[in-house]
Amino acid sequence: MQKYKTRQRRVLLDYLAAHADEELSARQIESALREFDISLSAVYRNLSALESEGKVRRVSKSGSREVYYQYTDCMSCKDCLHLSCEKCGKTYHMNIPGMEMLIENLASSDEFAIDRKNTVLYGVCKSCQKEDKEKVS
Amino acid sequence: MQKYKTRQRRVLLDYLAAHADEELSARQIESALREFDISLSAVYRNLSALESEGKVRRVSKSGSREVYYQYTDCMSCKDCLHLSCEKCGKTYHMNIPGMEMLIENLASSDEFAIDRKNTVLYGVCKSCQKEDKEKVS
DNA sequence: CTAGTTGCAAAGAGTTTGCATGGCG
DNA sequence: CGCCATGCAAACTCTTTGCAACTAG
Repeated sequence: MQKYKTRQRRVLLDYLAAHADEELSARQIESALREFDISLSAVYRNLSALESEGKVRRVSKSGSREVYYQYTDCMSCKDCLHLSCEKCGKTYHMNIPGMEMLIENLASSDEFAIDRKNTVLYGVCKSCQKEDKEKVS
Repeated sequence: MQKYKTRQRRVLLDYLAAHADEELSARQIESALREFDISLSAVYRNLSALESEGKVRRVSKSGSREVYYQYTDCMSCKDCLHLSCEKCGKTYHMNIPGMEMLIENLASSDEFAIDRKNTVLYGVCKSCQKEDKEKVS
């Protein structure tokens, strides 16, 4: 798989990597890349390939029929948990000292081996919390 | 919404509650409840209602076009994180002393307010790890 | 030149919706 | 008895697939 480096492949990967903090639908990607002439099917086919290579993560958002994709193969994403904001949709890296230990403990006690690549903690990020407070007041 | 207590509604809720440790597709639910005569559309409509009431969580599994639903309104699920096994699909409650503290810290430092209801940690559970090891040897 | 990829359009699958009927309160 | 919910089937939308044309190596 992925034997040739086609123009479409390159453009898609570049775009995904540049938007690794967002969850994107196939249609969104195709629109964003319209100037580069990539067909929807090429987008779908490449996303599927990337998913089975483990370079892309698939999620469904509540209230939408579409499936969203996110690039997770960047260096800084390796072995690190993610936080995803339910309001703005942005993804953040989780840099908490205790977390690593916790996961290690879970794993070493053989209880549960966390799959960091597919695990995302959902919630509301700092700046969106601020907005909410302003609205209320 | 949800003004009448219909037979279908009751059967569906009972079934969901009894399988709160699984992620189920609409079709699976309809099949399991075939003897009770519930139409697929009733399943879909009620699941949607339950989702917007926050009693049901929606997830997409990689490699499947279907959407899966899980009942999350049971008492023991409140305010507790979940672990979901990628092999067997079962959901476990996360009972780790350190975890609570960690989430509290995250919240109190205003960094990120975790949404426990929609957050699921993925990985491989104890018994599935054991199976894997046996296969290899 | 050969085999992997793309685009297009058609097929497929899951989900949603309109409308007449049925049932809860 | 009035209004909400159900069932059925048609409509929709997102995704996949077949096939001929194209292109990277």
